[in-house]
Amino acid sequence: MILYQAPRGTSDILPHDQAYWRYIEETVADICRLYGYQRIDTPVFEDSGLFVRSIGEDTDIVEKEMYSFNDHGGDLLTLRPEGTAPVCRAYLEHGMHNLPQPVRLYYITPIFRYERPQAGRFRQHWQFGFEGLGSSDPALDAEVIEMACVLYRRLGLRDTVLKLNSIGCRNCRPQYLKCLEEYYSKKIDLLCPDCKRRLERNTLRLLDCKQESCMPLTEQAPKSSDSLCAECQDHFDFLKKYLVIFDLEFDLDHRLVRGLDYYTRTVFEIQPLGEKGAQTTLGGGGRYDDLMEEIGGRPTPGVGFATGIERMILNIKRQGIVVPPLPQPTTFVAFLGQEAKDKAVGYVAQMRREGIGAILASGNRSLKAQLRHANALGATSAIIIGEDELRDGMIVWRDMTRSEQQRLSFEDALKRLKK
RNA sequence: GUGAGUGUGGCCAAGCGGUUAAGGCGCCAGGUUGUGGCCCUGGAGAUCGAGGGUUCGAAUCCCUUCACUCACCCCA
Repeated sequence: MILYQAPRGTSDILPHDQAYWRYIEETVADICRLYGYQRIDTPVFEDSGLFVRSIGEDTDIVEKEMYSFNDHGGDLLTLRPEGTAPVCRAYLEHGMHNLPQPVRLYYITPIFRYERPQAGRFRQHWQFGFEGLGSSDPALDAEVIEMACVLYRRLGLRDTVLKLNSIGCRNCRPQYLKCLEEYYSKKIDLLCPDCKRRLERNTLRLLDCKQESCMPLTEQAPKSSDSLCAECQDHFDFLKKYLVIFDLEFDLDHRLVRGLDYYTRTVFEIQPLGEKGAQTTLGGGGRYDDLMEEIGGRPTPGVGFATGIERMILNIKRQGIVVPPLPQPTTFVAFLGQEAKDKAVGYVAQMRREGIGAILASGNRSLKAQLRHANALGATSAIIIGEDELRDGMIVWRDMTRSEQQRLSFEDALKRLKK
């Protein structure tokens, strides 16, 4: 029996899957270049307080999903459970308000949440996300949303839906929450146990309940988008206008509230069409105008988006999208006998010095075995050194795809390989 | 945290109480003297997830435990 395996909810990304990762990383980097977003990398762990304050005490993440620990100095630290707060922390810490605003940043990083794993859900997963910081212009919201949609389109992911909502700001939301509370209090006997608790602690999340019994209630519930203050209404109207200009279709969903407390005004999610189950969200985000203040900075608005890389790959595979293959090793070097092996060792070193990928046969196996190996590796060509070649100062250069070969000097073979 | 399903060599998988636990993929080696991809032959590799119990006898039955998978909650 094997003594150790990857911890629950984590997995190894094996070579045969790397092509998917590179495909996404390259697409992401290209889009970010196109939209002027610059990469930022923040530590894997942060002060626990950063997450507690920004995400919210009464969220699932803070209540039961954080990987927190005391280090040897007694600091309470937490493995990053989401990407936005660290970026905001870095913005404040490095005085980025002195840069031209808005500051556009992106990250690609592992995320840790203690959850029960299932399809498309892990304890460690990767997220790609980007944030526009220092502007409350609804055009920035639109840009972020459009950029997210373009990402999926570029990856080849079709059949996605964009869900959109506005949950107001600290001026208009309290009043809305009061309405909501009143509405649900009257129906308290009909609520599921979870919702009774939500009514006490996190009213907004009542809308999120998927229980059969609560569904009809949420349908009738007051909508946040009907209670927006003038500024929020304006913001939302402009956003929708820009989305139309971008030619983006969106579904207004008054039940969309998101699971993090820091959102204000805009919230959105992108989901694959036709996938059932609740964990299929590809990505989501929104505006968080109070977050910087909450973690001790000057008031700084922001809007962002994050998407799960494993979920993108899951959908890429489901939709049968073919990703570009990783470059294969080019030339395999086979030999017969120790003397030839000595020569081969020198040759591969020289090849690599000149930028030509080379793999030396292992051990002292039969030529048949060596070529079988070359074939299995997908080598496009092979160099063979036997006794005759050693004697004549030549090598055999074999084209593995065409099954043709000829004798050349090593130097001539090098020239060919460089082309 | 709750519910369901599954655990047999690296992977897939038969076997469901009785002698040395099929088969396929993969790996290794051969098929005459220095040559791959197809084919043929052979080989290595399994304390049948772990622990306990029932039995003359268990991979096969029972209990416990662990892991994995899927679903719920919630999220990416």
